[in-house]
Amino acid sequence: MARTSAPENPAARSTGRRRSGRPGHDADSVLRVAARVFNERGYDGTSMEDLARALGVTKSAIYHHVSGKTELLSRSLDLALDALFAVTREEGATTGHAIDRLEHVMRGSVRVLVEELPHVTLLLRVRGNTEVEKRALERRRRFDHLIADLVREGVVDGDIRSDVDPAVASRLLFGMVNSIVEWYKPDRGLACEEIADALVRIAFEGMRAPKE
Amino acid sequence: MARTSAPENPAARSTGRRRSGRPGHDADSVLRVAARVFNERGYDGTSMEDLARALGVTKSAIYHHVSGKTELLSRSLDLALDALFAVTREEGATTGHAIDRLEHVMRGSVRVLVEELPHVTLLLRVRGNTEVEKRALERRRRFDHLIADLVREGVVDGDIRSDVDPAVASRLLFGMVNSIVEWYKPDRGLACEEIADALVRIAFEGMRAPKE
DNA sequence: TGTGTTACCGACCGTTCGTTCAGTAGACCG
DNA sequence: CGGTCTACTGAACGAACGGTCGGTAACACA
Repeated sequence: MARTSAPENPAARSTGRRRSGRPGHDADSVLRVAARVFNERGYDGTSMEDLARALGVTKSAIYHHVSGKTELLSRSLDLALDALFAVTREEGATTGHAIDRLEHVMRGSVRVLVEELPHVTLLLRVRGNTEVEKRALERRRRFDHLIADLVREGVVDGDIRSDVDPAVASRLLFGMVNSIVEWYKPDRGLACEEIADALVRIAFEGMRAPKE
Repeated sequence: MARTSAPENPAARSTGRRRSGRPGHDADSVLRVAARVFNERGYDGTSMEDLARALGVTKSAIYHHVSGKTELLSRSLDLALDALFAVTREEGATTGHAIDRLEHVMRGSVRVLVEELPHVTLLLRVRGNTEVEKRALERRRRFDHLIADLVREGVVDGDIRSDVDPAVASRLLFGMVNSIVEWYKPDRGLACEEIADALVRIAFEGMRAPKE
């Protein structure tokens, strides 16, 4: 099993100007790499040794930046959830018809999903094995409820078809959204908006060709 | 962490009449329980100790039935993939208009997914860490290609809208199908057909209420 | 040159992992 | 009863795991 690949360049600091002290990774760059590797091998399937290799340091160096593997998971999941909930607080998600708010949240979710791909991917794979994971699942469940409520409202408004259970519909809907993490490749391929367009079109109008 | 739960009853043999020898688990009942536990905790997150507890035996007993953890994964993944490919060979999936064949495969996939829930769930979570997982991913990719081809044919027939990329559409479509494993509970809740109906309706006609 | 600050190494610890093996236990049949 | 079949136990193995610790390396600024 060749687990080797080029180590991350620590010089690519996320924010602004240099700090004092020896150059290298900081907590943020470690988190970014960790999330990526967690996705490639799964959280449980990733050893601290794997992370160290990807970072180009020894594993003991990781503990200089974070308290342990659990904190890396926790911070990654919080980051994803914070971004998703931020969408639900945007103006387009709080004012207007339910169906339009739903579309706004869908497009916003696609955006978050693409921008924070590794973190959201990790979130969608959580099984609830530990306390950290259980907490994340609980927050995610609250997000899902917001969506289900929007669909219910849309049905009441007469904008969303009433012949499917809103709970099932909202789950299928975001099953479609979330599935993007399974195949989206940031570098090559479609841009965020194109995917969102295709998604919204299929979700609302369906795959069948419109009658002429 | 309380990892304890009632052990599986070995007496509930899957097939037919009793065999000779001491009663207990056999290879199939071990596989069934293993797939369930792999889903609850993730494959990498499940230890042989966890499996043994769920089976109500010591972990060394497991090696009487299977060669190791890898074989359990391998057999589970093959079982899921065999069932999915079987759908694509059914008559409804090989004759008729592409859009109807697509619907047949979608409904069949939902059926397989519900009937073999633990195995399919496991398949959808595979990351490709080992050779066994890589092989399963390869087979799954072939299945996905079949779907994409059906969508492309449907577009050529004029039955499926041409304003979305067939590759993206087919991925979103089966993202929706596959998301069912995330929330479907076999005991309580909807039956297999109801879900398939809702799925097909949303996928082909969309969520928006039809104009009257 | 020296001081503060940040980043890292290498050896090591206790635990848990998947796996092995020699021996034992229970049901059926004669 | 003995023979045969299948299912299981308990102790142990080496490897890999997450994590700790004392010491060191490289920068900025003075």
